[in-house]
Amino acid sequence: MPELPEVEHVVRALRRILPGRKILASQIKLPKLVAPLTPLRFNRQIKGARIDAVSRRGKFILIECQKPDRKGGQSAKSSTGKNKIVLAVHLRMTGKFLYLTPDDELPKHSHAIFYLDNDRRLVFRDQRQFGVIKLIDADSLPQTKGIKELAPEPFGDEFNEKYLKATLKNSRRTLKTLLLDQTKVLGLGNIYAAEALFRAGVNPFKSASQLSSRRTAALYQSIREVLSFAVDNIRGESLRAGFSYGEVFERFWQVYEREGEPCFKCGARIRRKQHGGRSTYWCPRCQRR
DNA sequence: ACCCTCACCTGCACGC
DNA sequence: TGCGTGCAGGTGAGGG
Repeated sequence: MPELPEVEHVVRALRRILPGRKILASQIKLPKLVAPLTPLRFNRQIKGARIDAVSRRGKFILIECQKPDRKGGQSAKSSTGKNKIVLAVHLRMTGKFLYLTPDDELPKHSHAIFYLDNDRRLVFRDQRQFGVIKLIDADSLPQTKGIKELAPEPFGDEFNEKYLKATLKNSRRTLKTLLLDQTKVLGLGNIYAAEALFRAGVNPFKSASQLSSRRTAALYQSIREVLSFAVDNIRGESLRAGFSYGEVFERFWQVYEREGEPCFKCGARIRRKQHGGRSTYWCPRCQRR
């Protein structure tokens, strides 16, 4: 159930194994995973493609591929050519990648299997079936619905204090809700949104437009710090069956899942409240306003 | 344009 | 043991 830092780790892991590999065939066991394509059409498009690179946009994993030409070889065209396609994968809540050896058994909830040219299988596993795999022409990726609306990358120059101030000023929603909106602030999920607000000492239920300039600056810093700390400190889960990525097992949360426990800063009991259908955790003393 | 609620799924922990 | 309830780190459709 990854937020941006976990996705970043998945990307780094895939980057170590996938570039240069060829996808011999795909097997899609859950058709809605690749909708609106059918598994058959999906496989026709991806079959024979060579993986060039793995990158990320927000929480989307982008596996960039070069399609073979009609004779079956790789296209002679360069990477700017029309034959570039991208697998845009969103893990949502429970999506994971596995990299299986021929001896490994296919675990439950393995919905997509990519047969690679080194005898390995790249498997997409997803218990809750919320995950998505889109197959997109590289050229149209920036205009793709779901991607074009995304806010600037949180580690890029465009996401700066000025941007956050303008974004908050325009919203009458609460800070917590706004931080979860990927078209406004990119990369946070329910955990890191709570952690960033705690770190900034700001109340999650405060109206976004009413946050003072000083506190907005603090929140901006906190968002970047929480995300980069997580990127630096989480570790992937290893599995006997090859390996899997997309799971955190080192936890360093200050408020998330700590209802009733003492705040590390002031000792007050951490509170939890349902807000917009999700749990919000905060320290009633450190985050009074 | 914005914002809220619900829906999408499986599985786990909990109380009775 | 079993069954009901609530909960889970994400987002999109559909409605007001």
